[in-house]
Amino acid sequence: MTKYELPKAYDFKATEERIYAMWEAGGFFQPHNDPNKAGFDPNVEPFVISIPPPNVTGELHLGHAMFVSVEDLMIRYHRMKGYSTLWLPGVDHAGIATQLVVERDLLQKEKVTREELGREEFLKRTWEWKQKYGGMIAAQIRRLGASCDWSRERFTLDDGLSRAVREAFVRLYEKGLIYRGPRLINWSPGLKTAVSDVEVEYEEEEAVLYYFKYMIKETSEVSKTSEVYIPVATIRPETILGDTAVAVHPDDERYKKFIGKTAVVPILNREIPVIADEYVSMEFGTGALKITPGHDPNDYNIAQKHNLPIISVLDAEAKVNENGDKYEGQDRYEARRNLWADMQAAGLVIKEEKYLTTIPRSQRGGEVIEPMISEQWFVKMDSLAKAGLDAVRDGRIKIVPERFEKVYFNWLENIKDWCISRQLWWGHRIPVWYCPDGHMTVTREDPTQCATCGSKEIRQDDDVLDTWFSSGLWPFSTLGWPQETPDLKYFYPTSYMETGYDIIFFWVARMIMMGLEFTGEAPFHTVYLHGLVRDEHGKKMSKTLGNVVDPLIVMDAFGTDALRFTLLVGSTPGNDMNLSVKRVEANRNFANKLWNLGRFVINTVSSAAFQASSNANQTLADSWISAKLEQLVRDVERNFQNFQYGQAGQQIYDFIWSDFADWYVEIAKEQMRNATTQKQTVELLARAFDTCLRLLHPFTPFVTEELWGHLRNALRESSLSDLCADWSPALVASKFPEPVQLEGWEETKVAEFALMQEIVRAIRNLRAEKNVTPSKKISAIVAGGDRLDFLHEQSSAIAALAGLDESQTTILRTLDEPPNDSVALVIGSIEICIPFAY
RNA sequence: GGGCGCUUAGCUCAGUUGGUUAGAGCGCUUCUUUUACACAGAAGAGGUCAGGGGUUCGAGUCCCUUAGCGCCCA
Repeated sequence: MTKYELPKAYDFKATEERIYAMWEAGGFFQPHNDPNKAGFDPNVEPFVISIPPPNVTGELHLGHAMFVSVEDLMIRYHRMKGYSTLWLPGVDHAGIATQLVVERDLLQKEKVTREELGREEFLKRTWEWKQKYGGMIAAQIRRLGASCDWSRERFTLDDGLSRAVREAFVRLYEKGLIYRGPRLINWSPGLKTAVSDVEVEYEEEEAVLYYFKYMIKETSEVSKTSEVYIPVATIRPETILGDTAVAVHPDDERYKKFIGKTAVVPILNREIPVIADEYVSMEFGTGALKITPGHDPNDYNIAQKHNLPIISVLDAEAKVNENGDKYEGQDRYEARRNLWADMQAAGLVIKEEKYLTTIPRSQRGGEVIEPMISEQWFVKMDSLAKAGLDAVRDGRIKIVPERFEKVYFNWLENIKDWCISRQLWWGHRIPVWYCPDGHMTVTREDPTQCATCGSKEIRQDDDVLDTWFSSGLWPFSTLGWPQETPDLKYFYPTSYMETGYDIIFFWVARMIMMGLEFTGEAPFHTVYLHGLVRDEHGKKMSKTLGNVVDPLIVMDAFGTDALRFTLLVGSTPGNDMNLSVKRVEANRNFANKLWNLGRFVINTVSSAAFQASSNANQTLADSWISAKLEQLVRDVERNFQNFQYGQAGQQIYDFIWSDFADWYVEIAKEQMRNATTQKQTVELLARAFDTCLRLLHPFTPFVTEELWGHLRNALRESSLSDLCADWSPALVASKFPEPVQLEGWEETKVAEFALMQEIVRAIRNLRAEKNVTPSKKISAIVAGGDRLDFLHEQSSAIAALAGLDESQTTILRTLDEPPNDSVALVIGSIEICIPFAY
């Protein structure tokens, strides 16, 4: 019999890559019941997660590490539970992000802009870039141990997914849910594209409130020396150039008299009406409002109501356009300064005041967003949102944690139409063609002529779709939709959608709406939201703060399992977590603890030479560890059902370290010296350790797989080979422990063992207080009272654990008087006297 | 303005149907290299569970309220 020799410390560097390659080569990541293969059984329940596709330009960060850890845990658990499990991976083309990266790269290396290259060449270069770097993020996700089915990997710009996007667009268009039109949209001057409402972030910033005079054009009888004006305040004086009215509250005594008169736009001397609208707050500012419908959403609404003209004064780069007279060509801030100076010279300025207000900024570039009138494509959201609301309200979709349902409802109840066109090149081009007469052709296949007039002179729309439009289709487009593929039929709807709460609106809500619209079914039944990973003091990680923790570096230092376990156990659903590297180190130690526990168990298995099999009764320790382990399995199961993964992990950790390693192993050493209990002890060690590895596998897949392989090999070669007769070829494909019902005996055994632990601790405590060196065996006199039998049974274990000399230990029913120079310990009805003649 | 979360040991955090003496990791004190493990073992110190009020036989947990911090929406 070969004795197993494992290294003293777990060497994750020598393990992880090898194990991952073994899993992948073994096909363990593919669903065991595959609708494309012979022997497919449609009755086997599938479990499916679509990966939140990382950006193709992305580099691994802790957000990825978090979602991979959680999803891989869900996937491995369900796989071990027997579901036909599919975790479908892929990457997102990430329109803006990728285009920016490639543009920057081209500018740096070749000193060319995308405009200089031209659209076709730029796209060619971007595809080349994708071929070169696109696999990087996938490789990094593998490194985290992700058990995705890589044979089904998808990219949002793949032919298949592009067909899905085309189909979705055309269907919505045909249904009248997509329309084009000039609307006030959020314009990003830095990116020179429209962005949607959710891509704008509002931040409180200190600005200046500019007060000035809106002169009223008076009829002749008024003296020219007295000024007649309405005082108005604005944060953005340059928008004065686009004013088309001045509005006051109809009941405002100060300004009532001006309603219906004419005001004069400063410097431009354009004449505009003074109107009345209840929207104006009499208390705020001066109580009068300048109306710039071309550059402010509220003003836009008022203009619609009053049929006011709309004037755009800014161009794509937020420079003043031809409507700005002498300010044409100036940047918006330059124009602000110049116009204000000119107004000052003209005596129109009242004052300037510091003012705290919310400024809209681009989520991507950070520059100030400019509301602008622009011709864009929109999705009508009313009916889609209603369906999305119903699906969560009636429980077809459950959101975990539940409180996010409120956030979801609130957003969908107040949703506005979705601006889906982007003035970018990298993405799905809008499938609309225009002829010279302005007819639109919207078809599933590229047209050769105008559908209305037959003109051959058709031109495709220049814009591309919002990246999130294609992401919204992800759960079904990746499975083959619009085709009725076997995958789509079997694996759709998917099971869980697991992602960060920061993209509920961007992604989750849109997937739900689009899934319902196009497939008639909710794309998943459960949404699980994790929190954001912050630094150890709760600060958001950022490059400028220099507090970014790179998961790759952490994995190099402590191993993948340690990082995964830290992320899983240190967080609760929907709550942000602060990650400390110290904690990862502690969990590296846990992996090592497990390793050494494994070394011990495997050694005992491979070196044990049994006498004839004994049928001794279970010892108290045996019963206790069995009861504790069964309780653990029940607790883990309950916690998994309630999505309390961290709690489950913590319980497994505590069991392994405190119950199994600290107590049972120490007693097992004693039991194995005894021929009658040797075999059952080794068996129990092996069984319990096997259960631990299975329970822990979804959390720390590498070290558990490695140890399990060693355990199985050792068992096979031992006289206990029956134990592993029905084991799978790898832990990843083994069965997860199933909870069993309590049998009734457990409580007593657990209580008795607790009493034994208390006795041992009391003696150890006393030894420490009296500075007795740990190797010194001491004597004791124990008065057991009604616990006499219990003490006789446990005397060996107690002696071994507490460092008593068993031959010098006396157990009596009662003790009349304690010996001289002894210290008495009382534990319940038990009295222990330790003589100290040292 | 509306909504949500957090406040538990020096630090970072668990604690989900209310139930023994409130836990973990790190840090701290003392001891030990005992053949699984010093990435360890043993013993220990450290908490008016943010403040106040209430419900209950019983509250870190449920309700009300105050304060501080953070996030989302408008």
